[in-house]
Amino acid sequence: MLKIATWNVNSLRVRLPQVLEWLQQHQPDVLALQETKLTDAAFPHSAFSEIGYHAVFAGQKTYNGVALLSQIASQTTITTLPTLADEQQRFLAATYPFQNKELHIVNVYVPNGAELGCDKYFYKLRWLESLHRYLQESIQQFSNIVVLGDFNIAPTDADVLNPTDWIDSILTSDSERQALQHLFDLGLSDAFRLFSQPEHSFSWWNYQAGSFRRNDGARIDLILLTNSLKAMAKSCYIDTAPRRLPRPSDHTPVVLELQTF
DNA sequence: ATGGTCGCCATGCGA
Repeated sequence: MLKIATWNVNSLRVRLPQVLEWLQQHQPDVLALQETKLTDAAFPHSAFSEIGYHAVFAGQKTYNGVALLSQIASQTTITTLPTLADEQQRFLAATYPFQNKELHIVNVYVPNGAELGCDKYFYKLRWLESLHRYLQESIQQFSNIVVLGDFNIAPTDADVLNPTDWIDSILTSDSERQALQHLFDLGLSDAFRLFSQPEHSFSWWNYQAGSFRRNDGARIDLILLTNSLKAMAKSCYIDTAPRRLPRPSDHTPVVLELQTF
């Protein structure tokens, strides 16, 4: 069994104890982190190596930042989207050898987009097009690809509590969903929806206005799989436990279990 | 209808 997970931690400095605890409890083969908000010089790699995890990371001061933690070392890593000139650290791809096969893992922190029609929104759409170009190429090179992270898009109305609250809104707009569909059209599947799931399953809840208590969230943290891996998927679930801890991230982990090759 | 909360870092910005 291979266990692969994603978690937007909203500051790795603040959440490090929670991440270490979660790794020890769940022992994932790979954990993708977003919003580490740390420079590479400040990355706490020794805290992870002490509990048996390798780390690769692409960070910057104050904002953004992605990392991949893994029980086995990655062969090669790519720390910027080759298809976009971007100063923001939102992309990290690594290839891992599992049972003599290559698994290409792409960790993304898709721009939030702020609100429809603004500069950040168009940056989000451009970023997603660039990701599409990257994956188009990668699919030629790797048969087994996992694309996971904070997509900042709720794929369908089933992925928010009350769709009428989200009409013409960021995270749900037609252009964002079309950009995500364009990724699915490459032959990628939303792993969570390969299985029957509880209604109102979310991975992010606003810190404000008691959103978590009211379960007023959105499922915006996704794990996409190529067809080769789809057949091996055994389960996909959201672990809401870390969202209940004191000083939680506003996101909680999403976990994929794959039958071994 | 507005403001409500975090994390960054020292003030507003981004989410």
